[in-house]
Amino acid sequence: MLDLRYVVANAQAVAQNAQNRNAVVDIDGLVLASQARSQALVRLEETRRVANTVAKQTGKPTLDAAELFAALPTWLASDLGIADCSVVRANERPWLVDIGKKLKGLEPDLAALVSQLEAEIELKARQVPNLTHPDVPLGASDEDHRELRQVGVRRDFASEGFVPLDHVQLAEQLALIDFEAGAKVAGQKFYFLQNEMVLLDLALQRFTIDVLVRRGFTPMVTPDLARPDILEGIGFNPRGTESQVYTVAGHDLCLIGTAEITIGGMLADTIIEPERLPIRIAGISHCFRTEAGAGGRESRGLYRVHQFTKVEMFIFCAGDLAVSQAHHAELLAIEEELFGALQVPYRVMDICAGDLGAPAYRKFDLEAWMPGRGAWGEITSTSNCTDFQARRLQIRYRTEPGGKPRLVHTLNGTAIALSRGLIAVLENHQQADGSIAMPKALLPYLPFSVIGPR
RNA sequence: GGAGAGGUGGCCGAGAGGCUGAAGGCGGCGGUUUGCUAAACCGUUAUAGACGUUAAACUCUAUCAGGGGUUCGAAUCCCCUCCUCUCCGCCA
Repeated sequence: MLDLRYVVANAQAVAQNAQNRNAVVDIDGLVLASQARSQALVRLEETRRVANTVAKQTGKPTLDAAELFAALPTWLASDLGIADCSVVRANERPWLVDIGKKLKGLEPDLAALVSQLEAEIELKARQVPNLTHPDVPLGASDEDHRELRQVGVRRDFASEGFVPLDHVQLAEQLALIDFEAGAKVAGQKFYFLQNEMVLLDLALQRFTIDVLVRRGFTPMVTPDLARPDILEGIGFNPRGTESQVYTVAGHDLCLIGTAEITIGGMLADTIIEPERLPIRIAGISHCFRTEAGAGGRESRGLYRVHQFTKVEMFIFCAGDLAVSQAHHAELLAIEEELFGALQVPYRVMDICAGDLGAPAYRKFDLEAWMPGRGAWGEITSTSNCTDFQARRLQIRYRTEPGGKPRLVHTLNGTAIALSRGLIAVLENHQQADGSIAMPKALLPYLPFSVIGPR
């Protein structure tokens, strides 16, 4: 969520930014509602103030008639039928109780108006996406991402004398994944990992966690479920047909789509002591995605599944662009380090404005070369969300003891997703005989150096 | 899942219809004293919002888990929800 005051003061720019980002917003309506709310709120507060004064006066009279009359705004005095000071009975209990009752009668309508306007503001404000880094390329499709660099060498399978298989074929040959059993027990796009694949999965997690702990991240295993308001704070939409998240029937809970949700939510409504910043967390969780409307292309095998395990990096840092951008660069560097160590060729993409989603100020994806389909495929994503998530979740810190709390910046990044990361390793390390050589970096975590051939 | 006990400021902990944004203590901050440290003493110390201002101050509204109710007036009385703890059950 953006700061409402900022939106009102910069309506034009915010509307333009939303348009660049492919977001449908009603900034004019937001500004109008915000002004109407201010007006209504002033009336409500004046009414309450007078009601409080009268209630106190009823218990223990301290004001004379003139003072009491002076406390009345003129619009309220006429509503109450008090034309002038002479009708005020500052020491008569029944009169005061009567006025108190009348005031009480006025409040519900005023309060209803305010909360109606607030609901409208909330609804409209929620649709407004974060601001955008000036270097982010414009555009709305995958073609509009800017390729920053390619790293690693794509193997020349022709000169090695064989045609590479995709991970589904490899897994089939080597009995590493059982998609049929997954479909039987849970439906399409569920699967069982089996045999060496399980150890590879765990090895990748351990390897990743070791790298992150060395980098100063605190390892965590998070809940796999979270409350809807936490999802919303992070920027997910738990309801509606296009929702990417599962909700649990009979409980006010959702299956998380990423540990970003639980880790970000962990510090909701918290004021963090400044010496604790930055807080860097490496969270392991399962991720659940309905993949609503994602049929067809690019969904073969493990590429687009309803459940996978992920090691997620998350950072809470000082609410300062220079600081969060430095962390963002590091998250990207870590992702590159990991896939470099796994000997997977990749390219780095600067994601275009129309594809950023609501919370990200800037987003970099790593796309791995996937020989099985002869194409690049997204394997990680790291976003700087600046204060967008922190504002809704109220995650703050103090710059100095006793100082005013400020919103933190939050960042997240995939360290490794044990779906697409597995694809990248299998397909890039396959050998002519159908076996798969394990990357050197994983050997300390594995009781074998090659899977197959069988 | 069953039974009980609770949820008050950064923390501990009083408070039992109006004088309570909330005693007292701890912690924090500022100061006095002091060779230094400590101690002692004095002062100060919540969040959000409105108004206003160059900015502030002042003032006002809301907040004692959350929501609703009773009342002129609720931390205090009533109802609902959530959460925590203890015991039992079940289970990894």
